[in-house]
Amino acid sequence: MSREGICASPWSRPLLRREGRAVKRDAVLRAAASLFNEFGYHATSLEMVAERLRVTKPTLYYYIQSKEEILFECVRLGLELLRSAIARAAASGGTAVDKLNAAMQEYAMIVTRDFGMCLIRVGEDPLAAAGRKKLRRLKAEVDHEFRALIEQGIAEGLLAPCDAKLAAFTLAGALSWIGRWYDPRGPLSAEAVARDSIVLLMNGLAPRRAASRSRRPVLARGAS
Amino acid sequence: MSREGICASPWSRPLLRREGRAVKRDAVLRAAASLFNEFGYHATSLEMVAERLRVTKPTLYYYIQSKEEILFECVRLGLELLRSAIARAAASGGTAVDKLNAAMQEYAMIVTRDFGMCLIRVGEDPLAAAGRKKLRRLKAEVDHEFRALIEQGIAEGLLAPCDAKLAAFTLAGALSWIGRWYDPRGPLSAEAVARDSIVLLMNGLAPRRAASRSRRPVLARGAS
DNA sequence: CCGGTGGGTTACCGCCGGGTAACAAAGTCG
DNA sequence: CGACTTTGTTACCCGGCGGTAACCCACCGG
Repeated sequence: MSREGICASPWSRPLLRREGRAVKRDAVLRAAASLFNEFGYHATSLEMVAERLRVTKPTLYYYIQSKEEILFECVRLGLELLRSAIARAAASGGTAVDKLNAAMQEYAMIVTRDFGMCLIRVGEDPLAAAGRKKLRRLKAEVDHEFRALIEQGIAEGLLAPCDAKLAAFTLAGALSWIGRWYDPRGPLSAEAVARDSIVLLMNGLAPRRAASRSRRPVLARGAS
Repeated sequence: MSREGICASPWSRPLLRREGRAVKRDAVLRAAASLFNEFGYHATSLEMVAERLRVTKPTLYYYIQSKEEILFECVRLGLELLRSAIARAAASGGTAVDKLNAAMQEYAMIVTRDFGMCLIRVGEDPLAAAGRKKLRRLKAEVDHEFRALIEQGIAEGLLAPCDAKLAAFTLAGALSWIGRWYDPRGPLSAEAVARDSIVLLMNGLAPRRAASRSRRPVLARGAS
């Protein structure tokens, strides 16, 4: 499981051609995802993808059927990463809050890498109705598993009672947004960003009374 | 200030042509923003924009210079809305927390409407370097004003001390994300979504001790 | 009545990008 | 060594879209 994004094309070594289709296909998807993330789906031409892999355009069609299929697979892989990460967290030991913390950490990390970032930055919107529908189903599954963790935490009394659906949207939104601005080449580590964001989301912006004694929690009902 | 999105084209009434260029230009921008939000920038053709306004494509060029200019203006307007909303909140009376609450509420509302949503869903990425740079500057200004409110709140002791920069990113991210999934035609009102999200962000997911007595705040340091 | 101007139309161009056809080289196997 | 399969290449097609040229017509002032 070497870091994504390094992306040395399997074609770069001119000979040594026994790498199996799967590896090359994966390289096509990863290169495309990276370019989609940088330029957007429609602004990325297949020739750009081919160029990055030091190959010509028709070669890509030996591994994929169409540009749409590329995006579909990228988003599907991103969702699959999220789904398995959440499932793994849910299956791990500890309280619901521990599980939720682990899931959020994983979530944030995934959206900073190729496929997860593609899921966030591009999404399924450019696809035709059929593929869009399948991916939305997957998305809904991910959302439900995430929501289930929250509900479990509330049931255990470890989380504040609230609308779990909206809470899941808000938390996932805050974490997803990391994928919009995070630059892996920047100074901040994804781990640290994830960790600090999660602390904020868990504890809120208003101060805890643990130390300060007398402030009441901010209610925010009177906004307007 | 009639609701955006209703979008009756100034051309729809075949006669009565004394509406001034500004109104029509604004209609072009708003129609384009709405389509960009639905289909994405590159997947939206100027003919689609023209069609929605019951006009032909070259007519658009009477009001705008290029497709790029349309997107630039849409994003700029979205940012301008955010900037003025935050500035207005900051200038209002009350504590820093009151101001922050007001600013967040406005923020969430704006990203559910045409220009604000365009800012979130499309952004400045498709533009050439020059325009992108200007918009990034504006974005940075908005971010700084938002961050200033947080720092002020911390200084007043009404907010928990934390890294204001990351907190601003996280809060703005959670609110921005609303613009990604919110559907104005759906059952939820934007106000309610905004209000509930803000309560969650302010108070956190972990329960406040006000009622429950003995739980310590979730620390989340031990994730993984 | 008439010419100019604002606001709009039809017809078109050129380019770019997704996708294909036909071929070439190289590895594999009898 | 030769035939077949795998893998990539060059050359091309074609449809769509951003953008433009040229024309049209309603209105308005004189």
